[in-house]
Amino acid sequence: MLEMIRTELAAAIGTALAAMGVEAPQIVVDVPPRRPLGDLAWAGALPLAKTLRRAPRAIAEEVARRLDEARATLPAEHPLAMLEPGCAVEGPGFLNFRLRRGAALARLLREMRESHPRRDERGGPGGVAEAGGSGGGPKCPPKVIVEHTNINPNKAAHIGHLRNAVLGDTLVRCLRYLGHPVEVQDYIDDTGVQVADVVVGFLFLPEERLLAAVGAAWPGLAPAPSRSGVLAAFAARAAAGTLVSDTLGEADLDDLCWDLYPRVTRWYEEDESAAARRAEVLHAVEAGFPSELSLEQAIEDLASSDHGPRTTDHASIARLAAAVAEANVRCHLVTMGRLGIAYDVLPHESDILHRGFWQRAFELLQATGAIRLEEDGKNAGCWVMSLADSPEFAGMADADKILLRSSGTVTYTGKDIAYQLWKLGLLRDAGGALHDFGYRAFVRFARDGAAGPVRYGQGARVLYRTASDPAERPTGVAFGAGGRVYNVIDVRQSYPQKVVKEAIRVLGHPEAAENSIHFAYEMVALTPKAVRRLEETHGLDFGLTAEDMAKPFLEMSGRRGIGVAADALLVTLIREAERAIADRQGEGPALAPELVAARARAIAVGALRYQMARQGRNRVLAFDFDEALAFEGDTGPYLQYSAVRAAKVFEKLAAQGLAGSTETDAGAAAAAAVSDDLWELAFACARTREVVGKALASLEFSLLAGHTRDLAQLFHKLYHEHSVLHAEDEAVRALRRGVFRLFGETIREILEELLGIPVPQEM
RNA sequence: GCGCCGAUGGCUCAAUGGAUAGAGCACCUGACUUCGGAUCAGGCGGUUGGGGGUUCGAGUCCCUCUCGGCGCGCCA
Repeated sequence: MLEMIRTELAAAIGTALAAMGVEAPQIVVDVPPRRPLGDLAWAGALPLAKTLRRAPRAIAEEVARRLDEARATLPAEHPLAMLEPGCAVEGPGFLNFRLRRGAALARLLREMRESHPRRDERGGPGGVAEAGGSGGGPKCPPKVIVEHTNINPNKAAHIGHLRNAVLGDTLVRCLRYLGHPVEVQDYIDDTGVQVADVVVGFLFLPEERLLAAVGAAWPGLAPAPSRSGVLAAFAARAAAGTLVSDTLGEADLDDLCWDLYPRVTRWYEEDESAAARRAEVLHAVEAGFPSELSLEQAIEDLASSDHGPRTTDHASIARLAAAVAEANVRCHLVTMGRLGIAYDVLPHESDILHRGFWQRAFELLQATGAIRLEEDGKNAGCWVMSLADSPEFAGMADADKILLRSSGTVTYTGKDIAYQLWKLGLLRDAGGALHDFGYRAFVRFARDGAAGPVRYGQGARVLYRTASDPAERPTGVAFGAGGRVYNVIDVRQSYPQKVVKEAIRVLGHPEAAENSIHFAYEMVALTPKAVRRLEETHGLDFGLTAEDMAKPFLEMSGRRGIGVAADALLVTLIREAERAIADRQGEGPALAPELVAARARAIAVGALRYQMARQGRNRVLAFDFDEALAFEGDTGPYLQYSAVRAAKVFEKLAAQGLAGSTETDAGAAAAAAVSDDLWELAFACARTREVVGKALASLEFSLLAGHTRDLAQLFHKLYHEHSVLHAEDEAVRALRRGVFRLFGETIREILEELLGIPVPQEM
């Protein structure tokens, strides 16, 4: 409603200005900072003062006069009839308008009713993109691809990954809210050194070190723990599906790897011969394995050759690496699923390699002359892309980026260019056909409600993964070829992301380059206090210097094992939430444990997601336990509590037969004089779409978070001052109830659909 | 060296170039025989890092300086 009025008002101001002989470039109707000033405002008279050589107030007054005349003839159903007649010129020349509160509130309530039942799961059925998003009706906007999470599948997710996934997921939710079809991709780097390092750990790390890492996660390996025993256990667990656990707090493979990985990197530092193992495994992983090679077979091969550092079968190593990566991916899915974060497709780097994406991209780059083979100099023998002509890269000492090494292998950036081309639908074979992956179902999943946890294993929706054989393609499945692509990656990757964008541009796709958006955000680090707490609770010593500990924050490091694992944080949050619930429970019968657990989970997710959303994206998030565990003040639970309270009011009303209906409230509102405080909340609710639009335009979800907190604050205040149940009379009750109804629906929609924060029944 | 980002009350953070810079935490004083106190009311606390400039208007844009962080690989 609000958007339509603003559009019409801007048009009317434009008409008035035109009649005054003024061609205003762009008319912006905004909202005054404080409601007493009005609901809508036009500040355009101020900049016009100079060109017109008239006082800004005089300009505003003339516009006001002409507007009044024009509006006098409008039909009653015109959007501008929703404004109070007349307008005020205030301050240096602001033109302020007021809405007819009662009528506007009635309209908001009726629109709210029309939009129900809620559109659930906008953005394609079951994760299957529909015909590249180009089908559908004429007004169907092009498909947007959002890539986020992208965790190396070699260890558990940490809080840095949480920031990525929460920002990415919030982006997805906001896009869908505004009607964009969205495809969510989680890129899996299953062939990189990080996976190789963990595999080195299983195969070549000195046995006692391996056993030390495995012991914590997999107790009961005895009686005679050994490397081959570990491998056998891995195979057994893979077969039984117990490398991954749905139970929060149970040690998964990713937790085992979290411990194993730093031991491997330490071994590299201590033992020079380890480097050869690393290279060998990496090479094996990149080469892949025949599809008929089973994990059992591979592990049997590997275990039988377990006599110290000896070269084993490369295909078997690759097969093990694939299993390690896959299990880690499944762990990550479960972790993110707990926060209500789901995906449509998992593009795998191994498939990019084996499907020849780089080969095709290389041909395209050569054909357009975007890259050249360096004959001599320090980059001799490499294919490089010159960045010298691009203003983005002006002033760089070395403006050439190597895409193909002299060894003939492709760099990370090279692969990324190929992948980005595919995402944009620009990776095409000579004949013009899309150069595409194959696909196969990875796992089924379901979720309850917009913010409920994502449960894997069964359900109506299917998460797909890529395959290297393009013939492998379930019917109706198509991914990639987006009209716009957001890559959610932390700011440290800005340089390669710019190179990718530049490559798209020089390949002759300037619009596509503009639609390749790097959603950059600052890293998550740890406060020294948080690091100390980690050392204490885990009995570790990260070996940090006094100088390190004096810094404002410390970078996490998977290699050194410094970090807060996502699941561990969630466990702590849930425990704290349970304690808070118990504290507030007072006397009376104890709650059922499942009930407490469900509420605590919702509160934990709310606290976590809100903390990630409320902070501006280009500010380092220095993680602190006390801050993360706060449930009062500017926190997720504060917002959840407002939604729970609003729902409670309606429960009580219903119990006394006073619930009314949207229609009775709308009718009452239309006839009522709406007080300032009630109006302030109603008007704020009406601004939600505008705020989502701004958040999306600036990629700043702090705007949405702030808006939500404003709503909750206004509500809590009203809640204290104006009882609905004990209202003086029915008219007053209906009006308050109408505003609370609007708030209740709005806050629930924002929390569950946009911020992914579940609203519990009770807290 | 070049580039990007940050600096806002004691602390953590907000604020499409607009009107009186907002929250929370901490501290102090208050509020339930009425819809749940994870709440609310009030108080304390600011020359928005320094200096120039543009503008009718600057926390926001430009220049410069200081401090802090991060990038600038034939790593991924």
